[in-house]
Amino acid sequence: MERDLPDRDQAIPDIVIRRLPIYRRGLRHLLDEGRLTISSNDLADEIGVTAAQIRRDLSYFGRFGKQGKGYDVPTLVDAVQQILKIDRRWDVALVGFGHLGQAIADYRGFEPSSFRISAIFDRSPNRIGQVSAHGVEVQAEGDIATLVRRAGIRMGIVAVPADQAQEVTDLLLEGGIEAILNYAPVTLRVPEGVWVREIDPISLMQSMTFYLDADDPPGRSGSIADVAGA
Amino acid sequence: MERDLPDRDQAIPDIVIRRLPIYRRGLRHLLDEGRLTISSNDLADEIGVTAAQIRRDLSYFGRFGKQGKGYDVPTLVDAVQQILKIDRRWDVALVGFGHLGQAIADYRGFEPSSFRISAIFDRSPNRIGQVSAHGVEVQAEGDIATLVRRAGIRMGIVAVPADQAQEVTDLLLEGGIEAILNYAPVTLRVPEGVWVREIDPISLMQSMTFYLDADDPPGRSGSIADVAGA
DNA sequence: ATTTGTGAAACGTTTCACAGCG
DNA sequence: CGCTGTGAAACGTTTCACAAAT
Repeated sequence: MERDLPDRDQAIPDIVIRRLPIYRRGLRHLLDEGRLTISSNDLADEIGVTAAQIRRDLSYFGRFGKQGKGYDVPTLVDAVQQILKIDRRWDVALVGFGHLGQAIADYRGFEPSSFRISAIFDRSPNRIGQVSAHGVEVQAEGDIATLVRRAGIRMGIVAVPADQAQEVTDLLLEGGIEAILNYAPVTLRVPEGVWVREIDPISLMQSMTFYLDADDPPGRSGSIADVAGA
Repeated sequence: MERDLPDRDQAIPDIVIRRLPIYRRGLRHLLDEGRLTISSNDLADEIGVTAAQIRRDLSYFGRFGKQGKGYDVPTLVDAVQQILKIDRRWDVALVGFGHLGQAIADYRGFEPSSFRISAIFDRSPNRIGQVSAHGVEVQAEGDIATLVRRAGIRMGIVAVPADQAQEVTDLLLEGGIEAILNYAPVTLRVPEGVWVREIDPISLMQSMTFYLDADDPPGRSGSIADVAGA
């Protein structure tokens, strides 16, 4: 086991790990187009990063390329999936079955991925007992810890209002959850060793308006700046 | 104008800009709790970053604190909002009115923010003419460029299937869009000067499974580690 | 002729640590 | 005294550039 891995004890930067899913995405797209082999340069074009970065990132995990040739696409896809451990199924617990939670539960993007929402929880009595589009019944929030532990679920999605997010997180943690995807706009407190990633569209949008010049809403009569020249 | 700003021509790192919305979030939470003043240390605790980072980040924009005292919360909130230009309203065009698009259109998180979805587009004839929960009528995808330009909309949200994402992006760009929030799992190609941020839950989840040990689904019979350990 | 994998350099970001101010 | 703002150091990440492989 663990053959060929460079420098066994060197920690792999999280930023590299975060890029691997993007590489996988690009590689699968290429596969769909029938591409069987690709150079770091062409892959870089596809994905929007530099070739050196791809080569460096992959070098943390082994040697996947052939000089003069590039990478074998199917092999590399498999390798990346193995590294990310998405070559198996992961059951996920969703907490919150409001507008957002329902959209997540129905999301068709999960099917082709390795994730499956296998438990749904909510606190509202009239949502408990409802069934998602994929046939999962909504259960009581109070049962999170017990049911998550019993089912061996290790990843959770928090999709409740901000003021309830920490509460349900604590329940998930009690159930032994090790990774959380957080849709609530608050910083969750979790113990060491538990992973949290955030999805916050508003924050992303706010970080873009910074770059938009104060006044040049492209008017119906063309850009004033263009006309004025300066 | 532009008084007090340190080193007028020093570029501000994007990573700093991305953190400002998180600072704002934390500060507003503190305000809601009636907190009127706060030190970088306490704010750091609230937000989950280091105090030095907060001080360094803010120093890019001016001097907002008082030695020995800390920051005035209302003043700092206002300052951050001004910096991000979210002290005004931004109209946003949403493309895609499927499950995801509808959830975004209905999302209650927009209301208290500075963003308003003021136009919605879809290509499906039976979705065109539908009206969102906030009363916005779905229009034909073919009209994106014209209508976006006419309304002076500068930010767009892409919520269509991956294989249509680049097409609708090109239409948005034709309409003069300068910033895009992309929910489709593809890397969008945009010209220099146009901003894109991605939301990709699957990629985030895949970047967490990497860290989960291959086998320790917490079994139904309690944690062996707990029993054996102490 | 191409393209990888990787030392070494360049560049970017965070943290330290403290002078100086309130 | 407490706390900010910030040089300087430490640390992390990306890019350069080329020897080696085919």
